[in-house]
Amino acid sequence: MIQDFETFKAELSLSKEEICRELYQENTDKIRIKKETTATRNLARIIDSTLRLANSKGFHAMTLRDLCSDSGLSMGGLYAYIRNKDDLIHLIQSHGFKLTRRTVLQYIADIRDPVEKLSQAIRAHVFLSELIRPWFYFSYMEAKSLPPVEKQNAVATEREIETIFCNIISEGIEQGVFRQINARLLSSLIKAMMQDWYLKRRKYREQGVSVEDFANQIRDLLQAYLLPVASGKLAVSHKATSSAT
Amino acid sequence: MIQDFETFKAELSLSKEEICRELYQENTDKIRIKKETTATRNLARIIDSTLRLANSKGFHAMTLRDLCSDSGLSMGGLYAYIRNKDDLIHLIQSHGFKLTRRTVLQYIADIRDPVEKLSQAIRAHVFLSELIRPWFYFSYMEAKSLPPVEKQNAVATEREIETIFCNIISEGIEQGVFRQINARLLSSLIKAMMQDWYLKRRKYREQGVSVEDFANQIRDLLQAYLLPVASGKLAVSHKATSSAT
DNA sequence: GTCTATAGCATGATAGAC
DNA sequence: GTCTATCATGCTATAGAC
Repeated sequence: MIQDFETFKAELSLSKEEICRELYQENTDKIRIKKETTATRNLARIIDSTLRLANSKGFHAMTLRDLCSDSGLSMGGLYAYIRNKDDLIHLIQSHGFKLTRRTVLQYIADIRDPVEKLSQAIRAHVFLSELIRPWFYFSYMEAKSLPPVEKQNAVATEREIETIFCNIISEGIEQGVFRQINARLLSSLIKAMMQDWYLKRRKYREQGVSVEDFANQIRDLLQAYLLPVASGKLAVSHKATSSAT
Repeated sequence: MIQDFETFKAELSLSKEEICRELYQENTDKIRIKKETTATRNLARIIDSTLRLANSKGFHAMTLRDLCSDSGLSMGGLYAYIRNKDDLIHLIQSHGFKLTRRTVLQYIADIRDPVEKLSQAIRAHVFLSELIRPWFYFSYMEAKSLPPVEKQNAVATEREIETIFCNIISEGIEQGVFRQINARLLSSLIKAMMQDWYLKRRKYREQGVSVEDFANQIRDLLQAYLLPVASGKLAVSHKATSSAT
């Protein structure tokens, strides 16, 4: 059960080092370095630089020389960690997907009420995307650069995330808590809105919108639409947290 | 006043040739070719190929050799139309922005009712993005590749589009037609949803969602949220066109 | 107005010293 | 385990024939 963003962050405790250690262990076959501590440290630098450079100028526009001078490694050194440039994409994407699915499912596991379940799923997704935003941004923008097999996998995973939301809504409809609407289409729109948080975060920052405001806004919008006329609308009104500009 | 998509398409009558002719006239200083008919014809081929290649593999991953063999021109021939590779980005982006603003403003010009005005603005934007989808997709994905000055311009234009929606909502609030909510934040979410149509159109196609279904779904979602409890919800219900899955 | 041929250069990748 | 030096490739861009 997620309270606020800071609690979520503390609970999950996802340090860069921690992520990269997991990442190393999943890729020991591709990485030539045997000592875990040095491998993790350098991997963290490589990925950090890749995300910064690729997210600002695009992955293809980033040269490996750029990457080396930013991360502090030499060309030779870098190639102890990757087989070729495209390996970098896979390295970053694969882990993000697993983490997202795991996190969202974990936070909605033992919630029954559809209204609350939907709200929690949104919070889990939006909060996680805030926590490792460069990862999300990169995965989204460089999906087209993936080799065909992995691209298919990426599309499938994305659909899976969307299905989680679709199921929550469908259950709500079956239970008579939500109105009868197109659950699949609405899930797609939910995903589109959530994505905007990591694709255009600067904009929201300038508007003074916090990550919690953002999640709440999506929740309120959905509840107004999903809950039936009589009971719903009133229940929403006193819960709504957004204010007029 | 927009009826259905087909009528919209016919009214606007935006052929590729037509767009490229306008584009030629706006860039006579950069293009070395003097005869309008040949220039327009070749420009159409160049842009067509650029959009296809860049949208599938990314602009930087596309080489000018790719572009030449796809468009049928030679390297030398191509350089009569552009100064360098980056010129292509500008060429494509600049025109799309103008077209979007012009179209949306045109279709909401003489509508008073905020509910209807919002609905029409959404339709105009979504329908236009359907009509010249490759343009929209390209502009979105390659925005980061723009030189700083033009990048700033792109961000400003996008904000302008969003402001159109913000103003419609604000007016609705002032008139007491809409509830008091954060108009700016909601506009951003509207934009996020509309964007998804051209970023992930394949997905919607697979779901069997038409461009009209899509625009209607956004409209219904917004009306449920914006209209006040008593009168609003009922008015929406009989208008809603979406169905359960 | 369009082509072929080529200059000039930066890139991804590797070999081998330390 | 990391570095420097170097290779081969393929890129953007141009010069000059037709």
